[in-house]
Amino acid sequence: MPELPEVETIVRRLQPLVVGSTIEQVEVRKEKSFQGSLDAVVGATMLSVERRAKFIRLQLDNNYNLLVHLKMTGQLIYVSSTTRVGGGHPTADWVDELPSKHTRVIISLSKSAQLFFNDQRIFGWIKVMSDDEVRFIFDQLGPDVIDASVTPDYLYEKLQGRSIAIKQAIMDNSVMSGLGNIYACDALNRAKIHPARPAKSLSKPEVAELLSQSKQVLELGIKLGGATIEHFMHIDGFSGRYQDVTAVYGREGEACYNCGGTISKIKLGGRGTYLCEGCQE
DNA sequence: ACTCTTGTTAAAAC
DNA sequence: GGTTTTAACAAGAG
Repeated sequence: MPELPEVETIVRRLQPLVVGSTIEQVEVRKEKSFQGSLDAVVGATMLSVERRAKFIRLQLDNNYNLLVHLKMTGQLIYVSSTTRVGGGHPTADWVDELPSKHTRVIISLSKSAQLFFNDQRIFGWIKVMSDDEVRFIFDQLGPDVIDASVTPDYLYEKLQGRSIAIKQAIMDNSVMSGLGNIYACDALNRAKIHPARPAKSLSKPEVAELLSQSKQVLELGIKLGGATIEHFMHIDGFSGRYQDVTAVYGREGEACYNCGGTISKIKLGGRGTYLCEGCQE
């Protein structure tokens, strides 16, 4: 499930490969996965690749964009003659022939490169949007967790009057964006805060510590190339490494690194939540 | 056959 | 209006 570090990993690796490339053809294999007119994108050249929250923005040279959201199972795989020949095949087990049965969109680029959008569950999408439409979407979002504008004071104020669980609050994109289930669970454990506590019950120092840990786990996730759990993979099919160092996510029954307690799993807001009852209060 | 999985949003409920 | 809860989306694993 791609969160901020996973999306950032994709963007950083895709950017140098596709900027300057021209979109020659788009094959839509699943209507739901590609929304908007092809007229605005075929023939256009890519100007930049950016991330905002968990969105990927492929900016074109004609005031249009391809906005991509991977949701839970989306993948972007980049293949070109040079990456295939020069880099060899990845060892990851994704190497069923492309396109696979989950390939929903194939974008053919200049220099014989192809960008495959795979998405098992078809929750993800690619939308053709004008610059104004993209700006409108982005303006609705709270700032990225790792953005300098997200300070302890900012977060503390945002949490006042909110009775929802702190875990749900820090995953609320209107508060701040980028944290999903994996990194939210880990940040709360590292900050030793119980995920079910009412958001407004946290003291200012607790908010400061939680925010600090949130930024740290996201930065660590970026450094390790994201977490390959379920479906996430790099654009060349390789895996990230954050899944090997999670604090609590996916570690039910194992020992907490803070206190040695046993990690348990509860349900919060309909979502699986890992925590250590021993040290998270 | 049934439950469980998740990011986001829309709608209903307060 | 703001906040909170619930369901829906889809497909596959167990």
